[in-house]
Amino acid sequence: MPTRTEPLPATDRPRAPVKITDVAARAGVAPMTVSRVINTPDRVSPATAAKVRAAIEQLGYVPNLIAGGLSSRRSRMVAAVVPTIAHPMFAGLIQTFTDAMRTAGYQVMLSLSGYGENDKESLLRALLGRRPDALLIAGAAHTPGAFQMISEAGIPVVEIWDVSRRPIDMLVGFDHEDVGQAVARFFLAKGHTHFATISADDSRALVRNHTFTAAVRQAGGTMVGEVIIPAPSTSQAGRAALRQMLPALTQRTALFCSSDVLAFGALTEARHHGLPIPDRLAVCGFGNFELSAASEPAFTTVNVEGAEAGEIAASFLLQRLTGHGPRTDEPVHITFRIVERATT
Amino acid sequence: MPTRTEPLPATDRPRAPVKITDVAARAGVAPMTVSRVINTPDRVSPATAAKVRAAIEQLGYVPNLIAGGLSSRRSRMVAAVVPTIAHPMFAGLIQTFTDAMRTAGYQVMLSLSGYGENDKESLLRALLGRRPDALLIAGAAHTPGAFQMISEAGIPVVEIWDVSRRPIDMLVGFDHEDVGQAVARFFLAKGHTHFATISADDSRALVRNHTFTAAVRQAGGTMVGEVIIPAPSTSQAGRAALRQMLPALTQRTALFCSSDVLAFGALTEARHHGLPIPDRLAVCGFGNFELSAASEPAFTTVNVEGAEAGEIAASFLLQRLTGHGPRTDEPVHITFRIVERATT
DNA sequence: GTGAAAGCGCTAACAG
DNA sequence: CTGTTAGCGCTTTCAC
Repeated sequence: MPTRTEPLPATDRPRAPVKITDVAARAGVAPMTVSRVINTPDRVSPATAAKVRAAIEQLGYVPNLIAGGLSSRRSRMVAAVVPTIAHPMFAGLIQTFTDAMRTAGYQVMLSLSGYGENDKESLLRALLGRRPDALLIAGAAHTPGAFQMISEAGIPVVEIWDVSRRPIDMLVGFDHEDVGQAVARFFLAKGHTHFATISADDSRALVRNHTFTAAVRQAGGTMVGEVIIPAPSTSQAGRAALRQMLPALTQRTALFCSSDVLAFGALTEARHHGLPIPDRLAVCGFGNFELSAASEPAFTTVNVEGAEAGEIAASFLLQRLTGHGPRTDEPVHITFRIVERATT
Repeated sequence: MPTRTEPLPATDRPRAPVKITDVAARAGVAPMTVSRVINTPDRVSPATAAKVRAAIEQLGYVPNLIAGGLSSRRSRMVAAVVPTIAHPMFAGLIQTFTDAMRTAGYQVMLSLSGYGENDKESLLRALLGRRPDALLIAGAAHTPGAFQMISEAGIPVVEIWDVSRRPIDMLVGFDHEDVGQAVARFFLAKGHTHFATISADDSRALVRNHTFTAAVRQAGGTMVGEVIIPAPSTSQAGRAALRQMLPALTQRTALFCSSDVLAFGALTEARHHGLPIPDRLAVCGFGNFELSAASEPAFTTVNVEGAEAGEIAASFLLQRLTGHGPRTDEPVHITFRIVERATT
């Protein structure tokens, strides 16, 4: 047991790691029998199994799954690519995906692609070189080269997030247009007639924004303000945006912000000016970040379940991997829901 | 190119994956030469290398690192165990760790242990069975069995978080006592004489809390309130706690909360009662969550850099792995810093 | 600078 | 139910 003053040796492993032949010798059986005890216990007599298990225990044998994978051509590893795990959506996605896959005996190799499209191919090469049995890829579009590499790997693939593109294989999508429409319907159902938006200028936020404004206009609503701010969203930008549209807020107005952070800033500014919430200004954000529930008043927002996406993705892949369950060729949409709180 | 209506075949890989012998045949060299072009290009003549690279390109060869790892006994994978990635500190840790290791050619296998100590050994078995070259393990204490498994794996290990225990190998620690003392010093330096705390009842929060109160008392300060709430922290609990201690807040008081969420709730309640911030009540949180910067007023808090820990852990492991750089036998403490904002 | 032989530790496939 | 044989696709080692 190494201590601070006697650290583990650097490169050389201490004792030779115990392998299947060691266990076999100890138990007085063939290596193949040991393998069976581990992988298909029902095909081994209980007595033999017991002997083998005892040997495994005594020797502290940990099977080398790398060798097993090479032989069986199934690595029991899956690769996951997400832009970042700093965003709660992706963190939730990875969390549930990793859990679900691990339960099924698969280890997840995590890769963070960032939002830039710099070296996605080398990232994929590093991943596919480990011969994962399946691939989860979220967020960004693929270069043609990346697309080809993935296709040629010949493994089940789940893509997450963009419903717009044609999927490589399976797709768990999220429809930003649906969100815009749903929020519009939500406000309209509450009898609102005047609307405003604050949106970051990233493509997805803009889609939500445009669909929202189109929907309320189509329903005869009036847009009294529409501010676009450069990404990323900050609460300061939200404050500034609300200040800017303040003169136009002469009537009871429903405001849709493309991010909770913007909504938070807008609410802060509204309070600063004594605008009653939600009677004069109703606010809905997007993201369901921690701050939307913790803030006072807690505000209404759109929740996208990364966790749900991770679960669906895992079940899709496991179906393919095990051959069980229904085939899933149709893209599935992640559900979202409007979490109604005190600001609407 | 499969489409939604012609999905990829489920189990059978389309064409046989190209392997090193295919490339060798195509380039008219031995497999070993192809291997050298990939791994030690300087030991191959430029002309040969060019031929080989052309063949690799044409065939779309992606080397099977699993096979290579079995042969070379270096998997170029590292295992990482964290309780969760839902917490920003662990998300930051994993983010930078994964990035740094990938840059060095290592793939990270991520495992989430949860906070319960349920099946840590089976989790470790799954991980160590893949023969990682190194291990990062954060958060929770280890059972004796887990400890032994790790030791016997004979790989470099970095543990993160608990400085209290004797490390298995290398340690990147974080000292909760230091935090309590630092916050106490911070308030004392500002001339505070009256203090209060709101703390969740988890062991780490309590350590911070106790050290804080001990330090201010030793400096002659007066504790006017000390509320312990059951974990997990919520802003509602923070509000309630502040309400409870309100009668005791007859003087200018400095409040240390064990979490930003509690601090947020306390501030909300303080505003509700018209308590001037920071003149009557100064507040410091812990965690530097998104809401601490976004809230109005933005509040002072303690920031623990998970990102920094991830970087240090990666550099420790890479030093061992490559044999370069100074040996790191001494535990290193993650720095934290008090982020001063508008509430102090 | 290049190649041939011999495994890495395990499991598929086939016998018995 | 158990054992034997023959690889999985690469790299190590040693020749040339």
